[in-house]
Amino acid sequence: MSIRKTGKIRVRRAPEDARENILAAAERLLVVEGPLALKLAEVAAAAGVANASVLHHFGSIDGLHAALMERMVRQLIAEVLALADKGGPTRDDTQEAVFQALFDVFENRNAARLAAWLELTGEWRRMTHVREAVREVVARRASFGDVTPKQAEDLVLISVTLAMGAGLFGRALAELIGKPSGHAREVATEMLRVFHAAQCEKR
Amino acid sequence: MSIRKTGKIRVRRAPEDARENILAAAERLLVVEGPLALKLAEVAAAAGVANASVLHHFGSIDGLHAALMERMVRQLIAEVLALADKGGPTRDDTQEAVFQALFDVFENRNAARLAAWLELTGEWRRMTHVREAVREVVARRASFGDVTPKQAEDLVLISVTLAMGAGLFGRALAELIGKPSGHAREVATEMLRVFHAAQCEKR
DNA sequence: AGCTTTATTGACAAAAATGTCAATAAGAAA
DNA sequence: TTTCTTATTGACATTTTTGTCAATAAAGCT
Repeated sequence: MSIRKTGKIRVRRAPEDARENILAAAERLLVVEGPLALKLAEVAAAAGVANASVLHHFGSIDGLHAALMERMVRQLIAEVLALADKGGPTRDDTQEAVFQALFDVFENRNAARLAAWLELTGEWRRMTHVREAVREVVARRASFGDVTPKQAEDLVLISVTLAMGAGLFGRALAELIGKPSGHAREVATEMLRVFHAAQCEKR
Repeated sequence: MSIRKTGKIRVRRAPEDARENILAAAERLLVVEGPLALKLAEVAAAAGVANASVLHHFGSIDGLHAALMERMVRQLIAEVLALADKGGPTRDDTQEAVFQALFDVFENRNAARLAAWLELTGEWRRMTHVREAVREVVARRASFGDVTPKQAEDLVLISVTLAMGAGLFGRALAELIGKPSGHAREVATEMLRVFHAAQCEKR
């Protein structure tokens, strides 16, 4: 056993490492157990530290929530942009890559649950970098030139909306009608393809 | 003022009325303040009764939650089915009416927030009547005959997914790119129309 | 009227969650 | 080594939220 009764051993981390350790544990909790599991005691236990340590680094439970939101939003944005950059040679390939990136992030990484939580609590409006990131995505999309700028805006808007909806409700709804869990995503991407094609024609 | 100090006047309701009063207040709270506001004290205050009364009728705060979920899901299903029945003369009109019904319910009535809450807490799987209702919707849709049964299933799946996504995230995302709040819904319905048309062609 | 049932409630108890603080110890610097 | 900073922690205090209970009173019944 590695339990000591008398000799007191503590893991002492650099402040950033300590914060990272706690935030990673909190993120795991959020994704697996849902937002209700984000209690002080649960987060501390998951991170392997004392309650007081969490408060030391984040000030309060709300501070932890805010830090977690910020971290996850940053990861999310970075991931979408990175995946979008790895588009194929043609425009259609690139568009397809962006769609897949969106669904990967929102469905597989469970970012949709975070987004829903942010929307329900209404706390996300403070994060200005979200606004900037969205602007960047729209600008990139519009630069392709296969659709008008207005169409590009609509495409981004509807892609993200659909990816979030599918990421949050897709599995449950698919199960509900007896389809495999990935079915909602398939139909969603198909619909986006059709819509994009129609946009290109109508331009 | 209508405050009495000595004479004790109580409102005594029939059990169903009392439950209804409390549930209505709770629903108002959920929609306006979000799921975090569903505390015993807040619900009781909103309903104008004592905390103990809420517990008397629902046993516990979890009992209240469950009853609220059930009630809202029932209302939601009834509303969608009723609106879907009021379809226009042609098939396209009927389809359009169903789309509008979905978006009305999920966006305007804020049912999307409830759905998100149910998904995050994972409590909705117990409600079997949801499964039955979805089956009924699919059956109705398939009976139109303008698409194959498989396509009908996909259409229901994707319509609901999109309506929920738009209802929950639409306003925020539209604002984020500087569009009017109803824009997400417009684009969403347009995309559904395009997809439906493509389905009919491909049949 | 009196009697019965039970919805209602205030006061209180219990539990859960958050936050405080002084003491400790790990690591860096002197 | 000694000193200093501060991350860490257990014990405790505070706040919030939930749940209990006996007394009250509103409505139906005889």
